[in-house]
Amino acid sequence: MIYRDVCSLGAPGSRNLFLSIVNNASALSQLIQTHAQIIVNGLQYDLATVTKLTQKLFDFRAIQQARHLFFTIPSPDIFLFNVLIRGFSSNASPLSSISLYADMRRNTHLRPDNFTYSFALMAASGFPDEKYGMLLHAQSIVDGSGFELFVGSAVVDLYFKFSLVELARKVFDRMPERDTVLWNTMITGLVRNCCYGDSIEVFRDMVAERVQLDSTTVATLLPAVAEMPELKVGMGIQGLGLKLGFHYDPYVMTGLISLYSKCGQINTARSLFRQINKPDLIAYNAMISGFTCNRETESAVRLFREILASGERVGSSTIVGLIPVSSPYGHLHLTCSFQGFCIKSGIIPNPSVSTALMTVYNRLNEVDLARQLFDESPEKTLAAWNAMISGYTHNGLTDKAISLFQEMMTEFTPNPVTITTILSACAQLGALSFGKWVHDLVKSKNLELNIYVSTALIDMYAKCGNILEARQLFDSMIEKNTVTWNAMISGYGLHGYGHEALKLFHEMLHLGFHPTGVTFLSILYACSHAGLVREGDEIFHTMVNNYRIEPITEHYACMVDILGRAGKLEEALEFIRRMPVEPGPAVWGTLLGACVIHKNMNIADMASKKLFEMDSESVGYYVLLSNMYSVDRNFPKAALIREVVKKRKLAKTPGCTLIEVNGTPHVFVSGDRSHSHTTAIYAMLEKLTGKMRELGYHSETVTSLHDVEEEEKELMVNVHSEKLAIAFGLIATEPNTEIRIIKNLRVCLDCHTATKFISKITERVIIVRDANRFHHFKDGVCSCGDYW
DNA sequence: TTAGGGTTAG
Repeated sequence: MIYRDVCSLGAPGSRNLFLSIVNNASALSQLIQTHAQIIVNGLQYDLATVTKLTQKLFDFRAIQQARHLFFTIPSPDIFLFNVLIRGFSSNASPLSSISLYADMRRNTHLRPDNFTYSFALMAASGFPDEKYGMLLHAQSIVDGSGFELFVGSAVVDLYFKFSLVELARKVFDRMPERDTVLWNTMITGLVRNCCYGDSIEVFRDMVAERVQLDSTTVATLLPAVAEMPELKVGMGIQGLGLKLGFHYDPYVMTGLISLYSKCGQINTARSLFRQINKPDLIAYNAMISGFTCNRETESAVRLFREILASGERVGSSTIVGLIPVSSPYGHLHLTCSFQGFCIKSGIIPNPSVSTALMTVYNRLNEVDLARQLFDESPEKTLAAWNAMISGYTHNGLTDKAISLFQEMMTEFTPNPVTITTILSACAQLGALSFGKWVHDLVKSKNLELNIYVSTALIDMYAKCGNILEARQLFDSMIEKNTVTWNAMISGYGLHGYGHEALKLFHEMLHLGFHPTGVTFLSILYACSHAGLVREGDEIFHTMVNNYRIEPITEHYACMVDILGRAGKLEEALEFIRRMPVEPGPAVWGTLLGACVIHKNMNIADMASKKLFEMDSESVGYYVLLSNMYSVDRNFPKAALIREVVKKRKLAKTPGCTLIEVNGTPHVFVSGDRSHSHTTAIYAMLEKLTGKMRELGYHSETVTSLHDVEEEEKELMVNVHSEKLAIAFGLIATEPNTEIRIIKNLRVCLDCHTATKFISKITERVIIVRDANRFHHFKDGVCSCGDYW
C-alpha cells in the first residue's frame, strides 16, 4: 500500500526526469546506471520509461540487455512490442523480430498497428525468401491496415528487395493515397532492380501529380539517369533539383558528379565538385572515379594524393575508382604501384580491390599477374572468378577460361556476368555443344536472361554456325540495344548473308537505334563478304557524312576489301591514296589478299613492299605472298620471302581443324595420323579423291615445285587438317546430316575446291568456319561464291 | 550519394 503510494506520487515527476536522462544518454554504461535508478525509484514497470529505455538500448546495440528488460515486463503493450520488433530487425536479427511478432499474436490480445506491420515487414525482408513477408502483407490487409501509407511503403519495399517488381507495382497502384515516401520507395526499388526507364516514368507521374519532391527523390534518380543514354533527362532532373534548392544536398551533389562523369561531361562534374564547400570522402570518390572513366589520369591521381595529404583514410571505394586509370598501354608501372599501395595500407585483402586490379592486368594482357592475384586472394568472390574467366577469354585463352569456369561451378552458381563471359569464350572457340550446354543451364536453372546474356547467346550461335537459332533468339528479344543489333548483323556477315545484314541494318535505323563505329564495321564486313560494292560504298559515305563517325583503320581496310575482292584493284589503290590517315599493315595486307585472288602481280608487289617496310609481325601476309610467287613460278622471289620470315623469326601458326561428334571434340593437324580411326579416315579420303578426279578435280598442290625446301614440301604434300576432319565426319556421323568443322586459319584454295566436290559426291551439307567467315558447302557450291 | 566482374568489330 505504501509502495504503491510512493509510485503514484513520485511517478509523474521522476518519469519525466528519467525519460530525459535516457534520451540524452551518450554511453551504454550511463544507461545501465539510469536503469538501476529507475528500479530504485520504482519505475521499473512503467511502460513509457521502459519503452524509451529499450529503444535506447537498441541504439547502443545492447540487444541482450534489451531482450532481458523486455521479459521483466509482465504485460507489455503494443508500443513496447513495436520497439522490440524494430530493434531486432534493425540489429540484423530478423528471426527474433518475426518470432516476437508471432508470439504477440498467439499469446496476447494486442492488436498490431501500422508500426507493428511496417517493422515486421522490414524484418521479413531479411529472410532468404518472401514467405513471411507475404504472410504479413496478407494479415495487414485482413486487419485493415494494409493500405495505410507506412504499411504500404514497407510492403512495396519488401517486394522490391525480393525483386518481385510486378508485385511491388501492383501494391503501389492500388494504394488509395500516396505520399513522397511511397513514391520514393517505388522509384528506389525500380532503380535497385535496374528498371531505369520505368523509374523515370514513375518520376514523371510523380511530377505530374504534383507530389512534393525531396532530395531523396532527386538523389535516387540520378544513378538511373546515368544508365540512360539520353542526358537530357538528367538535365531535367538537375534543373528540378536546383529549382527546389536540393543542389546543396550532399547526396544530390555527389549523384550529379557521378552522373555527369558517366555521360562524359567531366568539366561540369569538376565544377560541381569545386562548388562543394568541404567535400566528404564519398564526394572525392565520385570525382576520382569520374576522372578515371574519362581518362583524366593526372587529375585522378592528383585528387587521390590530395586525400592522402589531408590525412584522411582512403577507403577501398577510393582505390577501386582509381585503379582503372592505369589500364591504357604503357601504364603497367602505375597498376603495380597501386597494388603496392594497397598492400602497404592493408587495403588489399578487399575482394573488390583485387578484382579491379585483376581486370586491369587482364586488359594489359598480363594474364599471369592477374592469375597470381587471383590465387593469392583469400576470399574469392564470384566477381573475382568472373574477372579471371573474362581475362582468359579476352586474351584468347579460351580453353583456360572454360576449365576455370568448370572449377568455379563447384563453388558458385554462375550469374549473368559469368554466363555472358563463358558464352563469349564458346563463340571464340566455336564450341557449339558447350555453348548449347550453357544455354540449357540458363534454361534449367532459370538463370536471368538479360540483354547481355541474350546478345552473347546470339553471338555464340552465329559464330558456332547456327545462324537460324541466332535469328530466332534475336526475334524473341523484347528489349534490344545497339550491341544486340551489331551482333546479329555481324553474324549475317560471317555467313555471307549480305542482304539479310543490310535489311537488318536499315530496320535498325528505322527503329531509331544509333549506329556506332562497330555497326558500320559489321555492315561493311557483311558487304565485303557478299560482294556488295555499291552498297558498301554508300554505307561508308553515310557513316562519314551523315553520322559523322570518323573511320578507323578497320573501316578503311574493309572498304579496300570490298573494292579489292570485286576486282577493282585500281580503285582500291586510289582509295588508299586518298585516305586522310597513314594506311597501316591491315590496309596493305587486305589489298595484297585481293591481289592474290585476282592474280595482279604489279599491285601485289607494291603492297608487299609497303608491308615489308612496316615490319609487320603478321606472318600471314608473307605466306600469302610466297604462295602467290610460287603459283606464278617466280621461285627466287618466293624463296626470298621465306628467308625474310626466317630472319624475322616469325613462326607460322600451324593449321588445325576441329570437329565435334556427339559432343566430343576431335582436333586434326596437317598430315595427322594420331587419331584412332586413322586407317579408315585415309581410306575414305582415297575413295573420295578417286571419285573427285572422275568429276574433273585436279589438286592444286605445289608438289611439282622444285624450289621448295624439303621440310616445307612435306607440309605441302601432307593432307590438310580440314580434309581429315571432313573424312572423319563422313565416317562418324549419320548420312544426310550436316558436317560442321572449324579451322583456325583461312581455308586454302585446294581444300575449298575439294570440299565443294565432296559435298556433291556425298550429298552432305558441309559447314566450314575458317579464320574469316563461314562457308556453307552444298551440292558442289559454296555460299561464299568462291570469294573469301 | 561513391567502387569491382559482362555482350558486338578487328
